[in-house]
Amino acid sequence: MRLLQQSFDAFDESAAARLGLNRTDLRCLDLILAKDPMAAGELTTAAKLSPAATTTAIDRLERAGFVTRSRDAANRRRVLVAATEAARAAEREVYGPLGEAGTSALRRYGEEQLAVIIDFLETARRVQEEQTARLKKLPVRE
Amino acid sequence: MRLLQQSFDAFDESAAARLGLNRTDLRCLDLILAKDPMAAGELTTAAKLSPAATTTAIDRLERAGFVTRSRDAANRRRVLVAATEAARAAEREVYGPLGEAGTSALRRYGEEQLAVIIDFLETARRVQEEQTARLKKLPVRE
DNA sequence: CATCATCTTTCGACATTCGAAGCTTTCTGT
DNA sequence: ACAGAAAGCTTCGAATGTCGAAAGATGATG
Repeated sequence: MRLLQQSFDAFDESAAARLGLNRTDLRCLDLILAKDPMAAGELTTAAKLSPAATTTAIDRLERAGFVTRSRDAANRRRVLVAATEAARAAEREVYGPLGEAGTSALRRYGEEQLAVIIDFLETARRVQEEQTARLKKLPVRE
Repeated sequence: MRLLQQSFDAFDESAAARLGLNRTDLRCLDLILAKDPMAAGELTTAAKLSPAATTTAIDRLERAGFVTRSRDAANRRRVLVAATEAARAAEREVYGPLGEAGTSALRRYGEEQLAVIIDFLETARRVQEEQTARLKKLPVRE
């Protein structure tokens, strides 16, 4: 598990390097691609950043040509952030082959085995979340 | 998979908050606990930080009471970083229950199922690493 | 239509990172 | 032995990213 986590980490880092982004910005871009367009405030919540940090992150993504800003016509206080075609192309380049490799690797398994794997993944996530919740209840040091 | 990764991430963040550390320092502390004592230079390599960043990370861990510095008697250029008892106690508090919960969750599976899970984990890691290697070959943007 | 709430941005301060330079200690060749 | 190079860590200055607070603009409410 630990090793798998480290490999996730290494992948994210390489992906960020490939796109010339830092990891915060890559995370934001992923979130924007998942819900396109997205209001800046939603991104603040989803990325767990301060509003100020979100603004500068969007600035950087905009400068890099991955997103565009526009006022929400329905509520002109809000700013909508939309991914550009360049962002979608980058997503395909980075995640497309990963998805294909994953899919073809899963073909080795039979139906029962896939069920075990899915059950395991769900269980692992549940355990991890329970333990996260436990930590959150403990007092913060300092 | 994506969700599992996010839950890993959330756990690490809570663990760091619990200990009053940032995530870089937590990663360093994990590495030190895994190979205790560890030379500062090894930590630089293992954590993929610059030597300068490593020095300040050790400074912070030392100030927090989690590690101590000492000159290597055999090679007095090197600085050995050792975890304190407080660090080991923190490790037990944070990771102990996670390990137990994980172990007990795995008890639900039979031997064949466990074999499938292990195979899956290894495959996933291999795929992830192959894809990381692919990204590293691409030119860096900008 | 005045006031309060919402949403984003700007501002100043602080933390973390890096590259380069510096210091001490060890190794190498003569 | 000893001069010079190498190894290993730290210090320094600059750049980057983050936050909290305040400000600005728009929308909702009575």
